[in-house]
Amino acid sequence: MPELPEVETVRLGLAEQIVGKKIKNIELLKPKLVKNSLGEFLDALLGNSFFGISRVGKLLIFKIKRSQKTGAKKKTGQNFLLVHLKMTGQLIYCDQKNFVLGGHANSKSEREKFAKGETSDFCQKGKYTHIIFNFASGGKLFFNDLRQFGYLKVVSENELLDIKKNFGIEPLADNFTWQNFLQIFKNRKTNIKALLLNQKIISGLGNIYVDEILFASGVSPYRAANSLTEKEKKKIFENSEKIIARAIKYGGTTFSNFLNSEGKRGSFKKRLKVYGKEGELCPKCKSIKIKKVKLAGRGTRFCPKCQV
DNA sequence: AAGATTGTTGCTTA
DNA sequence: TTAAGCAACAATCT
Repeated sequence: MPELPEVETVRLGLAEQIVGKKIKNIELLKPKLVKNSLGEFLDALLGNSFFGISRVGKLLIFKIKRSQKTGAKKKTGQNFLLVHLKMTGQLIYCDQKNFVLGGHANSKSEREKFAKGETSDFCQKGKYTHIIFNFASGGKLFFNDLRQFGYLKVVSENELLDIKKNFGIEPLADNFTWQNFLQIFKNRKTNIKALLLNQKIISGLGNIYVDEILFASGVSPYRAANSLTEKEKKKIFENSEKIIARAIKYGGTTFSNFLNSEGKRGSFKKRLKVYGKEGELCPKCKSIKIKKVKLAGRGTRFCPKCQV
């Protein structure tokens, strides 16, 4: 679920909540979600803090600040913690100021229990909490993931540079220029849906926003990339930035799982035009129903009349 | 109760 | 070389 706007929403939240806080200990309840040796992972993080958080596409990048103590004896070089939320990952922070049902974010029954006053334990890990960062200040950061596709990994500066090479141009980033955008259509005969989903070509878009962008642009997801007119490409270019910026403004889309770092839902779902609207009347032409097909291996919603 | 579900990787096939 | 297609990852929902 988390695409660029959702990951950006988490980034903005965590930047306020955890930057500068010392990591006292880390509970690795599901160690396989850590893609380092556990020693390496803990060694890089324990006792340290984060300078700040950045992002490339849907990947979060935490810059690790070594405390004086470990910095003096450990190998030099900047390390980074990478976190990918994949389909159902969540990063939720909880402390005295932000009481949330930390790990219970996915569980309706637990939320109801809390609503009824049957439990008052806010900062408790939940069924899908796999990693917990405990900060010296008392706050906790929960990494929850129902499907366990997400991961955490500590990398060096050089490893990060290599990883970044795999990301294409990104809406709202400096590299998202009209010139660069035109370039990605050259010699590509794949359909436009698959092209826009390809992170190596454009990073940050996922199934929801690709369907929304193509609908807003009046382009059928079936169209071969190299068959688009300049006018159509221009619309996709502009709508990519417009829709992504708007989705960030509304804190992302919560379709089923997504929660921000405060444990709250994003409100862009109300603004979706086609995703999840199959069978409903097209909001543009109001004459036929939104159709759902399988394309590029994904559920794809579009209006066959408005998107040609 | 089989099939689908937001993301990505890596394998197979063309 | 390149790319398209698909299974796999795990759990839940319809």
